[in-house]
Formats: sequence, C-alpha cells, structure tokens
Amino acid sequence: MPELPEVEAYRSFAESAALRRRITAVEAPDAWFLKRTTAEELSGALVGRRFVRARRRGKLLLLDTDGDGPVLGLRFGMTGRLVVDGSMAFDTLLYSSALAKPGWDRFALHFGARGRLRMNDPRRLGGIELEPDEEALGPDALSITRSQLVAALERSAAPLKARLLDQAHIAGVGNLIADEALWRAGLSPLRPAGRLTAREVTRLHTQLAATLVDLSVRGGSHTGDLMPERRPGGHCPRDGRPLVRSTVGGRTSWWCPKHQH
DNA sequence: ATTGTGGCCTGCCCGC
DNA sequence: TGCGGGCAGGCCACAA
Repeated sequence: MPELPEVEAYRSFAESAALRRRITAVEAPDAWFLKRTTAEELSGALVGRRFVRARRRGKLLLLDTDGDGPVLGLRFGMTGRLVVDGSMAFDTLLYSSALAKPGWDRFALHFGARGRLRMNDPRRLGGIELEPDEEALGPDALSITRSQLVAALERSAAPLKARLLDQAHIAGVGNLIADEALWRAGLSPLRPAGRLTAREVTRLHTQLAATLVDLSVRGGSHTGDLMPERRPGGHCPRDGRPLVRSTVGGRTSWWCPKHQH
C-alpha cells in the first residue's frame, strides 16, 4: 500500500533513473488507468520530451517535463509499483503479489529501444493524469509545520483519524501510518479533530514526523511497531492490552484502549 | 463548505 | 480439488 514512504522512494528512484531521457513512445493499454486523459493526448504531450524533475506531494508523484511541457501525475493506489528498466524501488509490497506480472503493466513510457518506465498495478487502483491539481492537496505530511497541522485540524468535528486521512487537508497519510502515528502519540482515532489540546497537537506533530521518518528508514509503511499486532487477537506492543478494532473514516482501524485517549 | 457512505478494482486466503 | 465470500484501501462520486 504505497503511502508517503513508498511514494517518496519511487520519487527518489525516478529522479535517479528516469530524468533527462527522451520519451519515444507512450504505451497505455488500459484506458481505465488514464484519468481525464487519453493515450492520444498523452502521446502528443510527452513524446519527444524529457523529464527534468521528480517531485512528490503526499502520495502523488509528479514528473516535470522540459520546455513548456506538461506535468505528469502518477497515483499508485494501494498496489501500484514503479518499474524503470526492469528495476523496482521496492521488491515487496504488502497486499500485493511480490511478482510484478507483465499482465499487470497498466502504463509505460519508452526511452528509446530498451529503456522503459512502467507502472505495474495488479488491482488497477492507481492512475495517470496530465497536469494534476496539486493545490487540491493539503501540505505534505513529511514537511507539515505545527501551525499547518493546527490549521488542518481546527474547527473540524470529524474523527481525528478521518481528518488525518483527508488528503485535501494533510497529504500523504494513509491508513497504516495513521494508526501508527496515533498509537505513538497516544491519541484515540475517534477524538474530534478540532478538540485536541495544544499539548496533544504538539505530540501528534512530533509523532507523525517520527513515524514517517522511521518507516521510511525501515523500508515502508508496513514496518511500524503496531503493524504486527494489527490483526485479530493482537495486543498493544506498549502495554499488552488487547487492541480494539473498528471502522473509522471508512477504514479498518486498530488502537489501544488503555493508552490512546 | 463538511461529513459519511458505498463502489470501484483484483488477488489472496479461508472455510467448506 | 474448486468455489464463494470476505477482505485489503486509495480515491472518487454522491448524498444530506
């Protein structure tokens, strides 16, 4: 499930492997995968150009093209992988087969005869977009400031976790990282987002940043301390209490009833 | 605008 | 051995 750490790895990989190469062809066999665009439009917009920069905002990977070319936006959904010249940024992805079967290639750009950038996505939940609306996303979770976090939470009656998952307010937090950060911060996912104390906001800000850095270093959003216990019968790794499971913000959520309030 | 719900997509895993 | 159901979740459309 690509969350922020995975997409950041894809960005870094694209930056090292896909820039300054001439795009010679667009291969878009799956029209479903193209959002608000077509194979013809993509071909006309991209062939002959080169990527000059790889950026990321939340879970959206952005590839800038040279000249007055467009921005290409890549979304990975839950199972999407980035493959360049046969190499993947991550070899394994939870909830996704370890194999990147060729039949799951949904989109590719050719760099001459041999080079290729591919998106391999078994479940087709990702997609490709030209000129995505970057401003529709909130500040990136990795660099969000405390005051930006306050702004994202204040006056919201939604459950805290639902707000954290709302990409329009904070970009990049997915289900696993939300559970991990709330567990570390000792905050219940059910707390009304706008009712945190100043001290609690500070704790959340600190622990969200620590979670993102930790999981990136460890190798992905499924490497959190809570993760192994995020299952029926699981216990809090901190104090041993049976974890509670319920749906919050439309997502399966696990948290500790003892230390998360 | 806010908040909640359901559906999309498909592979995998479990129980029968 | 095959089959059906449930589940995973990022994102979007839609409702109130």
